[in-house]
Amino acid sequence: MDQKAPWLIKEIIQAKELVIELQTHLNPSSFSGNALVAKILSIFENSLSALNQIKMENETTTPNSSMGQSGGSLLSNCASDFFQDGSRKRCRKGLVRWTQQVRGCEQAGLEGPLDDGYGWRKYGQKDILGAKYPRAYYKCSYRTTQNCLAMKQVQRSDLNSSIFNVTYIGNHSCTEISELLSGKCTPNKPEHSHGHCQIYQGQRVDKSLEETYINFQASSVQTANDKDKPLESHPSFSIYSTTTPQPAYMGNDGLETRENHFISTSTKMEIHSPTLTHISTPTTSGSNNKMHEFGGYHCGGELLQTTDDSLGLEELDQMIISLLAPIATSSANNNHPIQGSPWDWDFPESC
DNA sequence: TCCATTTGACCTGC
DNA sequence: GCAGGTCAAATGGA
Repeated sequence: MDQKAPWLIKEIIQAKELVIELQTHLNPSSFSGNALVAKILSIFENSLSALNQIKMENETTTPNSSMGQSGGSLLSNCASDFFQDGSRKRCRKGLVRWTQQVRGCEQAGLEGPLDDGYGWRKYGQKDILGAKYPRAYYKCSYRTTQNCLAMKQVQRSDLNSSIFNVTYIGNHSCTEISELLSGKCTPNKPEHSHGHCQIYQGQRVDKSLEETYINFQASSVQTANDKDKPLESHPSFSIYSTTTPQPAYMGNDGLETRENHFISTSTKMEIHSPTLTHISTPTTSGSNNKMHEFGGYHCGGELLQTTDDSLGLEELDQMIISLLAPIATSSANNNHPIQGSPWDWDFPESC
């Protein structure tokens, strides 16, 4: 695993770039699609941070070893008590924290970019010194019922009022998605009307959601036993992200999340990945930080969302296949969960 | 009546 | 003391 870490980091970074590219082909009005992309990126960030951790541990135990420049340390963690912008803000309760820049509607209030696939409840608003717009504070709607500690802060950019800086704190531990998949969730429920139901419903409800579903419906994976065969198409897959308590980075919360759970029917690939480190990006406007682009708009303006929907479904599928295949193949080659890896690979027999 | 939002007060870290 | 973050009572809409 130690030798494979740099390679895996490189592969994941490449996959991440493909997702970002994929994102540019999504309809900008499809918040659900963009939310899914954001979640995929989040998984990659978690994976990268875990791998970087392994890499760093390896480097500290073997100080003279050269691991190359693949990947690099993209993430900071809570153990350092610092964010990447150098500010000394302690991670709240040691929870994972990252920032996304979301393009919303000029006319919209703070509610503009809210539709990120989760149900949120606003619990406060605060004028921030030097900021033109107030900062809004949200908790997961399932905080009380399911003890989901996920929170987010939304603040409109001073420089561009259509840009929102959204800081997410903590992973979702609520099981709303599972309920959705089992049909317990009713789209008519207010908090679901712009939440998980819209994104994950197996039925194609409307055109904007259709694209999101189709993208993952015909994805393919490669397993150990058939790695020499051409990629086979599977009906669907699911990705689980599991957060386990990590004393070095986590507080006492011991969060366990099951997010990024896409449509799953019969055959599925499950990837369990622990969230190990704190993730953050500077929220300074004009930053060149390319992590967590959301909605296809890069904060610095280099990456612009196109409204071009001409990309074919096959191409979209191929992009997803290409980004997932290395990960699946890596697992398959090991024939068992990667030793010492935070990833827990679980391929059902049907794969 | 219930529930989400608003908003002033309070808490905490620097 | 200040600023950011959170709490909780008040408020309003469905």
